[in-house]
Amino acid sequence: MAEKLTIRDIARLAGVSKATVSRVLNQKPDVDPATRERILRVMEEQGFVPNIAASGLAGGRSRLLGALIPSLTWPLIPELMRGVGEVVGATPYELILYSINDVNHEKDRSDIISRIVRTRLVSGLLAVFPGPSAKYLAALHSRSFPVLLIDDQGIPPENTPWISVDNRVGAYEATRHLIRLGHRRIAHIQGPLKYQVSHDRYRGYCDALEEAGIPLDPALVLEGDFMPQTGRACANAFFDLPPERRPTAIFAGSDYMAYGAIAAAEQRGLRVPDDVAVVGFDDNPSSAHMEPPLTTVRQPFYEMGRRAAEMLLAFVEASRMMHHPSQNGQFAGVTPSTAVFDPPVRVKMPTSLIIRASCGASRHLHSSPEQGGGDRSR
Amino acid sequence: MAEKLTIRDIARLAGVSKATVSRVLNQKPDVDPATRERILRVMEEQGFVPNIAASGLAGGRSRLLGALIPSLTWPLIPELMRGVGEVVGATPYELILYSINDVNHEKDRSDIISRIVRTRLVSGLLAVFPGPSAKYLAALHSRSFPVLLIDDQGIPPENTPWISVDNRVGAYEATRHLIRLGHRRIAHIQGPLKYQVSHDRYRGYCDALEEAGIPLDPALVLEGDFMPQTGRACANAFFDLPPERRPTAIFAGSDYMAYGAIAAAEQRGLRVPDDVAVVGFDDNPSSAHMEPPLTTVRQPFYEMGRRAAEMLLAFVEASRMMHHPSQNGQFAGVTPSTAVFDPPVRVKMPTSLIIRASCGASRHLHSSPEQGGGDRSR
DNA sequence: CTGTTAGCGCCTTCAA
DNA sequence: TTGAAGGCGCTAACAG
Repeated sequence: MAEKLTIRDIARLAGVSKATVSRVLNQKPDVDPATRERILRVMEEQGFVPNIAASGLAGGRSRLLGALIPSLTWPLIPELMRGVGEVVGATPYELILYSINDVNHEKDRSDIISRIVRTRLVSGLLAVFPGPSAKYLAALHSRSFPVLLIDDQGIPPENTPWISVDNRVGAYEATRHLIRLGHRRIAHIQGPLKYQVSHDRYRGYCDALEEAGIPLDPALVLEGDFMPQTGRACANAFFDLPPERRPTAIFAGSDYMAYGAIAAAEQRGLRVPDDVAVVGFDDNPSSAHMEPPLTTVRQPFYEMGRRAAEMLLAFVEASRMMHHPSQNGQFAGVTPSTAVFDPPVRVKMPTSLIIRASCGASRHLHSSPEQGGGDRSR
Repeated sequence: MAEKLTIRDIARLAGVSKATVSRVLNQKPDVDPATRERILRVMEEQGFVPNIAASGLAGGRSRLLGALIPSLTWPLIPELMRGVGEVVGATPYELILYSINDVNHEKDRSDIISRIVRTRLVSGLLAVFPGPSAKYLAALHSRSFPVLLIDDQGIPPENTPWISVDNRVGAYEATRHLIRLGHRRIAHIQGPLKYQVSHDRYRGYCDALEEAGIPLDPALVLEGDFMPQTGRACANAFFDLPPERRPTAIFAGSDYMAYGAIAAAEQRGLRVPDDVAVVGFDDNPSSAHMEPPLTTVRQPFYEMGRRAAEMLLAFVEASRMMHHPSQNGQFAGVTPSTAVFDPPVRVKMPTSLIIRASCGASRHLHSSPEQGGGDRSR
């Protein structure tokens, strides 16, 4: 079952040279159909699987993709990786996980990145929330190493291909929903202001208020850190305001902070959503199971993962073809489109408002029909 | 920065042969200390990183470890992988993720496994909850391919190295805790009976009852499927019992089912923990943030991940040495211990009871302190 | 269309 | 203790 089978064996059994076997392996077009058929049959019979390391070495490229991710314990990363894994799993590529560990997002990962590149193990790199490392990745990209960023820090340099979420529109829709429900005093708990997302969501919040002619009350905007504790603290600060200035609704910049806000409300005997409506941002898996279930802005992480993997694969294949124009082999699932090549390649994914009980209205259905921007490829 | 640097370059710069550089790289003892020093310095200066694919090819082994995991979206898998990643990250090994996708745990993964092995990419395999695939992995192990199972399905065949959790004791302690709080009518929501864990936890529950001389009431034991919905359904069934038979406490076989039970209680106006105490099993990250925070049996997944990675690494290194007894090189973090070699190599990790509010007693302390879940939301 | 010939970068005998 | 030479399994020119 695990006998050591090489191309040489297949070649012998099929009565051809190793080179020919290699050709069919790599989907080269110039092989006699009958011969190809025979070789494929032998490979099938013998259960031959090529040595991916050897082929990478010889070909000067590998069929490994690297994923640089901050931490699997951030609630949405697994969702994202599920999307990535599904796409990659349908191709002959494999996925390598890098630096699953560091808690500290600020840490400069240039050392890891340069190590990855030098090791020449992977032929493309997917970086999730690279933070300060983005500049190194951009440098890689400018040296035409395939890189794809999933980012929330604003425009990465060097036209690096990049996928993000339309936070501003998402926040706008969430706030607008609350306004439509009749709320006029809507508080916002921001994420840390060092993250671009926090500003984007804040701007979306402002957009909706402005559209409705509601003046912005600075007392109703506080900065949290995405975690439940600060959500609780900020909510308490809101509840401590004099009655006429107190918010009737809270839009939290993350689901976790919304959890904290709900806890704070319950502790004071305020009922959600009757006394105060709460909306989050993220749609963590557990948010549907809260009591009450949390209305929130869903980030399409699974879809982002799929999209990211597809794009990266396209880049890798395209860069293969640039080095070896002869081979136009394509395999199932990877169709290198030339379109994705015109930089800048940027995708902004639309969020969707998930309406549950915590906002006090399951009646206004429908979320974001409008798509995020029109500068897409494909 | 990413110039193509090979052993040849280092050799030239250090004024030695490629062979010598290679010896230094592989920590061979028979190199002149001064020479070794010089070579190391050059490598450092140049930022040399060996090509892992080539060395795998030439050496007949690789420095890649495979991880076969069911789904990253199961709440505890990321925790586990964090442990694995930390250990592997501290070594020259890299981690490859396989089959992140399939939802269907029943699916036979022999195809994937055999593909992994034949591809010869990885030199060891870590399988998380392999289910029916365990027998293929055991076959691999018996052919002396390093394999490590993290399992909950009972004894795997062939003495395959294996890590699991002591579910019976965990369940026993949870139930005993409820008994000590004065409960006599304690219900249990089982996991699916097709899983061994469900039986183990049930037995632990029975152990505690028996120890306390409380007769088992079959009406207080129902089978769920680990998810919140069945937790809710089972709890409702309990609450529908005549008052004198109704439970005052519920021990759920998973946190998710406990969530459902709490929701069911609240829906009926029963207060947790005052009217009914609830204890879960798992300690999902979100369980600390529930209202009320959930008392639960923590499974030490992070630690299991670390332990698993360490053991697998030890096996891989040991099997290297069996094939190449000459090289006794060890690198930082991997110390092949001969002890781990006597089969059967099995580790049963202890659980710990995390006491929060949902059981109605934060006074009986000990076990681990409250943990806020160190994750972030973006 | 197919076989032959060189390596890819590294490891490992075998001599020296 | 070190160098030279051969080869890991596969790919990529080049002929034919």
